[in-house]
Amino acid sequence: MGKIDLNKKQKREALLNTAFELFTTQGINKTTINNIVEAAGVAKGTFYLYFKDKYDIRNKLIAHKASHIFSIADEALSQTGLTELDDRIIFLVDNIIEQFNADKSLLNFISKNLSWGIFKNELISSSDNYDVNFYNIYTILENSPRAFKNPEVLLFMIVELVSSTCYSSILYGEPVCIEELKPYLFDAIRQLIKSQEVKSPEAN
Amino acid sequence: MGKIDLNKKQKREALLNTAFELFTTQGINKTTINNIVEAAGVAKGTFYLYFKDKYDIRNKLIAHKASHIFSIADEALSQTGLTELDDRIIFLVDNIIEQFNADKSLLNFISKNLSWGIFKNELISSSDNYDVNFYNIYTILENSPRAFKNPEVLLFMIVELVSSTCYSSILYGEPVCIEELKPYLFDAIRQLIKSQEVKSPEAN
Amino acid sequence: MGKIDLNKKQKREALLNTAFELFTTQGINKTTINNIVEAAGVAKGTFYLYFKDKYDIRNKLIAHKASHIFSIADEALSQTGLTELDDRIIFLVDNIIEQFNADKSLLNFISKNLSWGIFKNELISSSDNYDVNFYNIYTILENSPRAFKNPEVLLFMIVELVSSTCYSSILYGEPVCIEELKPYLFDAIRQLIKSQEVKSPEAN
Amino acid sequence: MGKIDLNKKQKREALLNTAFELFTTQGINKTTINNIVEAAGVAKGTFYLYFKDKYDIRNKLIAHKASHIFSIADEALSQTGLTELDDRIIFLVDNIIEQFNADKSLLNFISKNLSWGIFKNELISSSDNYDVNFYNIYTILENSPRAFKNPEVLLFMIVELVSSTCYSSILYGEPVCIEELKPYLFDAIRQLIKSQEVKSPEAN
DNA sequence: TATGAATGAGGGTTCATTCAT
DNA sequence: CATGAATGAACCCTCATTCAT
Repeated sequence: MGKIDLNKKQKREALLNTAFELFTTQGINKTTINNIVEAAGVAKGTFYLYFKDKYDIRNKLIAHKASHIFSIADEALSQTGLTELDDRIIFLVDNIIEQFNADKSLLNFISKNLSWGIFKNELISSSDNYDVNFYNIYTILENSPRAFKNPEVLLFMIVELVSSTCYSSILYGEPVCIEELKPYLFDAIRQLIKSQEVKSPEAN
Repeated sequence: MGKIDLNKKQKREALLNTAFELFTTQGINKTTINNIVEAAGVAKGTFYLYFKDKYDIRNKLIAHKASHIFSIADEALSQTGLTELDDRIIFLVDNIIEQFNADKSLLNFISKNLSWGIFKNELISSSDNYDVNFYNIYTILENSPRAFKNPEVLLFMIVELVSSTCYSSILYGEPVCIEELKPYLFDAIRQLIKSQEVKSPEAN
Repeated sequence: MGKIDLNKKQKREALLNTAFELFTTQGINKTTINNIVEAAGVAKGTFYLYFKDKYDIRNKLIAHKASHIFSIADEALSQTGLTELDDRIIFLVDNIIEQFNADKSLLNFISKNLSWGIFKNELISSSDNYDVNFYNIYTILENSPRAFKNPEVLLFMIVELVSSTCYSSILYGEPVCIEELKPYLFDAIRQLIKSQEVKSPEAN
Repeated sequence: MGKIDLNKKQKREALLNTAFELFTTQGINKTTINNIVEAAGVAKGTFYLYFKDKYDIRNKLIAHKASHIFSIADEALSQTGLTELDDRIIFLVDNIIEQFNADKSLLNFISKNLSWGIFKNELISSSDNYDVNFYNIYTILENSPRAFKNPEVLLFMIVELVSSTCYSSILYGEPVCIEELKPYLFDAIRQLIKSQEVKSPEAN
């Protein structure tokens, strides 16, 4: 039985890996289920045993990959002794930027398809055990002694600003390359944080 | 001859309008050229007299619609007596947000498909006379007595921050609805501007 | 499993037979894949499981039919006691002419499409087991005690002379009907053979 | 009026020349009427003022070109002092072979489409004034002091033998190149002629 | 559980032909 | 005579999905 279960897992993994490979190299629309099963070495019908359709496997991949990236950045952060909130967030952002910079097709795939909604749904409904719970990132804000008007909105704005500017900058060098963009971006993040900070009572 | 040219213009308009209607209601992938010509009341072959394929008409629509939106906001701005740079930019952003808020399918269509690159290309290569040259917006920054480290990057960051946060907020109410988001967003914009400001000599 | 394979073979056969029927009655250009699958009673996609396109099935048909015709003639020849080379070749030619005469659409189909090249390629690359290897015909020349300057060229000239004159004569009665043509043609063949004969030493 | 007629003739010529160019370079099936009128610089409707369809213009071209080739060979023959029938025919054949050898696309075009029937019909029904009446070639046989059982069949066999063997040899080098084929072919022609010769009374 | 042959609706595109100008 | 915009049937081919094995 363990053997069968192993085999099952392998088939599923093969499909996921192959689909990712094809999605990133030729795009989702141009990738057919035929392509996927052929490259994965399984029969066509088998695909439907594990996934509802192309978009189902896409969503699962996005959540999986995004989670993995956060996990790496998080792990790296814990190796540093950084304590200041600004520094910690900028460290995370920088780490993630570099991951995407090193694997542009991954950025292309995730950014084109990731939406706040898909991501949440998949993380929550998924039976996979993701490496890290993305929401741990909230704890970074919460554990800080500083207080913010609306932490979730702050986080949301940072995430959106970073992801959309980096998409253009890393993939197309527009309007400037990523290295040129970074200082402005990091400055902007610090200002965003400041703009939402609430002076705590004991600061008096 | 004028009659023929008029007829041609009407056919083209009919196709553009119909395509937009279908793209926004059922999405681009689900919209077929069959759907478009049927709804527009022209023959299938006629489509190919005016557009290369589905993506050609999409690109032309995006540039057309985006230009129109800027034009409206720009016009409204000129009716105000606003002189401060921050106020002027936030007025534009607010106006555009409200346009999208009033026509969510338009936001969906543009945001999913607009990229810095497509937009530039279509505006430049197009033979259409757009209502307003988008690059006029640069003049708002340039005409201000204040100076910035990198005006294009500043503009880019504002545009990306606004468009990506509003996309999620207006369409899905995530993480908060647009009315709730606005104050944070406008604050953030002011901080972004300040973060890039270069103190001019006479300020001493 | 044998059941599935049998079914596959039947589908393929049905497509081949139907295509031949349509090609010969209405011509290749006028025959659409739609026509073929409809008449064969299979789905359109099924066609593409077995053949690349219309020209693929055509080539396979030509080789198949041509091979079949040779096979019949060859078999008939072996039933005779003919030993003289001239007589043997003319017997083959006559038998083939009569086959074509009895099935004019077959002649039309093959002659319009057969070329030395296609025929060779298909016979060689095909996985089908043809009834007879066409090149056996060379052995008729080689096994003869008589010697020729260039047996392949001789064979080639005979084949081309026969096929092109018979095409016109059988199908259009031009310039004379086949029965009238035959004596001249057979005479001509004997002369062709004689014109290439090399007197062997022992003939002295 | 003369001017208009001239203009008409020019349009027709332009269409014929362009069609020939396209037919020989990309084949008849792949050539569209659009291609033809575009390259000829006339409107689409104009095509239908001069020709019924693609096959109409093809037939007219074939007769035109074939006639031209015969005319050149005939003219060259008259420059020689050849008197023997065999020599005269072989001279013609050789000349024509060389013309085709020098313009292989012409050979491809004519051989693929020429049939005894089309040729006859077009020559007879055409309003064009062809350079030479193809049937003059009969006079070569008739003017010879030698007598043949069936001159038309003899001519027919020679023509078919030459055209079909040369098609394969010149275009594909199969089974041998044209230079290698020639001696065998010329020998064969002489034998064909001999095989039909009727000894004239005075030969007794 | 796994297969893969079969399906067939529907995709985008072409192009001969017409006809109002 | 000449035009060329418009037509729309028909083309080939793809591919997500099913289901008997």
